[in-house]
Amino acid sequence: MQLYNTLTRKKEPFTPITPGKVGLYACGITAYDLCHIGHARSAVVFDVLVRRLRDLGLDVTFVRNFTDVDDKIINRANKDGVPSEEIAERYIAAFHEDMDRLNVLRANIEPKATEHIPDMIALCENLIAKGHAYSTPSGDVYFRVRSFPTYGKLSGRSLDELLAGARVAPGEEKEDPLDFALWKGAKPGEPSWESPWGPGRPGWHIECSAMSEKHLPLPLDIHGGGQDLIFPHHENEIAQTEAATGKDFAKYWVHNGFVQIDSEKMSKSLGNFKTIRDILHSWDPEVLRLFLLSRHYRSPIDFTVDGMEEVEKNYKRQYETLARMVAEFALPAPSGGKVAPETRGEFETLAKARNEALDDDLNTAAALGHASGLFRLAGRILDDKALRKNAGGRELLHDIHNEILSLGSVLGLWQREPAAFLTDLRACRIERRHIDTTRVQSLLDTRNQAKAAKDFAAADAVRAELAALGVEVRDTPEGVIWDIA
RNA sequence: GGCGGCAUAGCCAAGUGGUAAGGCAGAGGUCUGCAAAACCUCCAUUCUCCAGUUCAAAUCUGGAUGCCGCCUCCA
Repeated sequence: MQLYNTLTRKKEPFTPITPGKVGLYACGITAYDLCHIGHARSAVVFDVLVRRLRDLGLDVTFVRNFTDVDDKIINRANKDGVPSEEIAERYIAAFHEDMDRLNVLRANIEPKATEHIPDMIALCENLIAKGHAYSTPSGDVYFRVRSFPTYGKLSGRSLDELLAGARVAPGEEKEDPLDFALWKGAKPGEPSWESPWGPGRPGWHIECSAMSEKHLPLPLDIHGGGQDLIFPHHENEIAQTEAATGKDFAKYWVHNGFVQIDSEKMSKSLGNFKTIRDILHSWDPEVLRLFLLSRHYRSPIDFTVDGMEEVEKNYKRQYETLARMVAEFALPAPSGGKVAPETRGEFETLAKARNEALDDDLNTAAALGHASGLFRLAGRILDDKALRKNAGGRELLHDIHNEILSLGSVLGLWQREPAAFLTDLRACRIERRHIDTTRVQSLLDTRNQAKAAKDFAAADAVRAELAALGVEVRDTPEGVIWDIA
């Protein structure tokens, strides 16, 4: 497996520090609002990474934290007039609901910041003792950035560059504008914990340093998150942990790219924020998942309705092929016969290529391309009378089916019973297109009568009417069916 | 201003030195009362532009143009 390492700015072969074991820490959410599609992408990317590493036989311990004490949570709590614990609890539950729908596996350990306050205090004390941090009269603790010589190594910035953008907020008693808060003295009405510096609460960055060290051995094999976390969050985590422990913090840093909406940066001020729930109201969760995996994880991805429809169309056809395969397997197995070695070879090539793609910096877009090849090959066998009556053809079809499900278990796709999936997808599309099924049925009845009377002109007229409603009629040996165009 | 990224067909998108995956749309065909679906075939002599390195470049180097991100909370 090759992974792009933000720290070294290149792809490197991934080698676990302890053979056979992987410690992976990904920054989770700050629980103050519903998750948006950007959270979905990050979660899906790391979900696929974890699944692939496990697929390769590695024992992965995946830790994803919850930040449940933070300015934004406090603001929200004040606004809603409820305790901040309640806000955090509410949105952690919402996170789990959304992620379950997206088929994102739970992390092995999901620590909460408020459960690790003593660890954070100890870390602050350690940093103060080593001269890397200092407390102020008002009860804050700051990290002394200039005491950590390699500060800036992850984001690739020098202290001078950073200084240009650094600001000191009113009331902050920093020695240097670059210094950042480890611990914040409590203001009235805020949740607080007792500490050597008086009542207060942890800064954001210290939480991840404390929780990662608590639950995983250092250095971590992989630390991940969204690209926006590189600076300052991950840079600060490195400074805290390495200054305190003298150990390297993480060997590989993996960062996913952003999601844009209609080519614009997603932001609350632009009013184009899309929550996962908004999207799943109109789209099937697996379609969203496929969409998110259809571009390389480090590239930005642009969420558009057209893009989703394109992906949905493709995914529907794939599940239909799966349904045809399942139906075929219910038929008696043919005996005798072999498939051409080239056909077999086509399958072997695709199977190998998809594995290479996944292991080349998690190239899911390429892997999906090879999956398309598998589906086309399956469709070809199903459409070929000779191959269907051929024992070798049936065997190959089984192999393709297994290969698709195996790839799907890594990508989190194609795992459902095809008929059930297609039923759900159909309902989803009917609702999105506002199709009146009663009217469709009555038009179909009219058309069937016309057809029975061999009045094809009338039947075609009704079909045109249905087409205008966005409905496609299909005459099959099993009867008339309809679909959303 | 500083740092970084990207530019591949009508659209989306893989491909980091060996001669352009895949998807959507489109065209033709098989099938069909006609369609649809499915399957088959076709659809970039070319990778923003210019110059260079090389036997060989979408891929490396230099330059130009355009777009984007970060530098402040953010996945």
